[in-house]
Amino acid sequence: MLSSTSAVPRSEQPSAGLPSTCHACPTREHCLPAGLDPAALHSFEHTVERRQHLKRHERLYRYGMPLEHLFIVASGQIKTERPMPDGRPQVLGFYLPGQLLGLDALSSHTFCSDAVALCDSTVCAISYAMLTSLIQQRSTLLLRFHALFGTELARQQSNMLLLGNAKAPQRLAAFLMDLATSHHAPAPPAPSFELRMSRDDIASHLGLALESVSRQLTQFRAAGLLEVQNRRIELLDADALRAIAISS
Amino acid sequence: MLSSTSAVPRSEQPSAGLPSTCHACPTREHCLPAGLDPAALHSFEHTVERRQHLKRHERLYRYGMPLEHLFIVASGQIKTERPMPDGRPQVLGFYLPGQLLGLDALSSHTFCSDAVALCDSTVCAISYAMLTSLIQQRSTLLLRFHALFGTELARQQSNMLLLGNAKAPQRLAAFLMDLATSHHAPAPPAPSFELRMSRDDIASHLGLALESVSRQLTQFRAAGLLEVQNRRIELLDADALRAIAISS
DNA sequence: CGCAAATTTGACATCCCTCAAAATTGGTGG
DNA sequence: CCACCAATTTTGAGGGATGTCAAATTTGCG
Repeated sequence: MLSSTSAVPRSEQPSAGLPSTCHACPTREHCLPAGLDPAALHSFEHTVERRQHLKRHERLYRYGMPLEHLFIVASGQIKTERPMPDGRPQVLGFYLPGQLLGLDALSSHTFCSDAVALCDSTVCAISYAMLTSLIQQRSTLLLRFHALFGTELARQQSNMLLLGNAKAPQRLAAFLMDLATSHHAPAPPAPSFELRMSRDDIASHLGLALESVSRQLTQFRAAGLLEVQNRRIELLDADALRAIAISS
Repeated sequence: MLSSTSAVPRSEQPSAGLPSTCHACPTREHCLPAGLDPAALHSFEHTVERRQHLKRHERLYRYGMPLEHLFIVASGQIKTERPMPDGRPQVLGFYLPGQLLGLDALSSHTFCSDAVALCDSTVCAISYAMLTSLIQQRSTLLLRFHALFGTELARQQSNMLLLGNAKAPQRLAAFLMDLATSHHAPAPPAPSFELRMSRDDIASHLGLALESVSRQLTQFRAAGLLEVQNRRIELLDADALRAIAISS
């Protein structure tokens, strides 16, 4: 396997190992407990066993580990990747604050991927056992859970469509627009953001060679669509990029 | 990719759309209600509002339709596809008896794909409202539901890996082996089966041109790995195909 | 400041898609 | 039962997009 850092996350930086305050959480309205009434929210907070801090490149879970918790990104950014026989892991997806992590463990009750922090991050660890028992009592929570589930499925479907159909320019444009819109909201006027992942990660996720990603960025810049300075992206013509992304 | 759970014949034509008899269903042990005790199974049967027959090429649901039922394939075979702006739909997946259909509607409560019968088929229509309410009372059912959900996610992840990494021979080999194992019971001795989908469907699903699929089949035949007679496939060297499928 | 990692750029090879046409299959009606 | 037509599948030739290999450049970090 890979270099052996201890399998399980071991950096529960205690600062907030406390009763997880969903109330104060900035992502609350986009998170699993969105829409719960105060009583239900209070119950839900008990399923959050801890808040957990991850340093950059730290692993939250690994392929094959038993499912005990699901995770929600509270801050930072996480990638999931599948270790492949040739040693080169394939990136499956990127997760931003509010998104639910670990659903691929639901069938076998072991994780089917590794989760790695792209930058210093925080996650809420939710006991799956407690969650299921709470779901039995709160229909709102059941629906929320299924909604997130469906969202995850939809994301993967979109990815399949991209990988199956699209050429390199479309893939990258779609990726960037995705990131720009979901990457919380400096709104339309200031379309500028920082890529937290490497060119290699992007390439793997898009089914391209990293050189192709680099070249494509260069071309976008040459065409005046964006400005790129290492990992900082500034969108100059979001409409054009969007058009490229959806062009068949 | 077709993976996991169904090793079931697919030739029964249930008589009529009557009170859904899960007891007698050949796919019962691989289906959503697997593992339920008799009382729970009885309750579950109430969520099956009807059995529904589909003729070849008939549509079960369409993109944008509101979610009212989830569906389980009882016999036959179904494909899901996303209508694309250029008019050419992209195939998302194939569904065999016992598999759950419609999960991509969970987030928006409208279907994100079309479902089309590849041959005359039967499905059980399950009221989503009744299912959610029953789930609140039966923890076994909740776990089963999430397990199927996880299976679906895993299938899509496998597909992403295939589309992102693999060359044409690997894609097709993986597809065929998947079909061979999940298709029906004859097991290793009789590796012969009928493709229910067109070359075009396969190509779309694998992110290839249909000509490439055809050519690749020809090459496999030339190499003595299989015999192909129109849509009938006979595996001559399953081990070799499996090796190709997993070769990086 | 200096080294290792990440990114960019260039040249070339190759896989696969596109276009085109022939061959086969399946279905329909005479 | 056979003829005929449309749809599907196979086969061929050629070109384009992208992967691979290699090297230069920049960035990050100690």
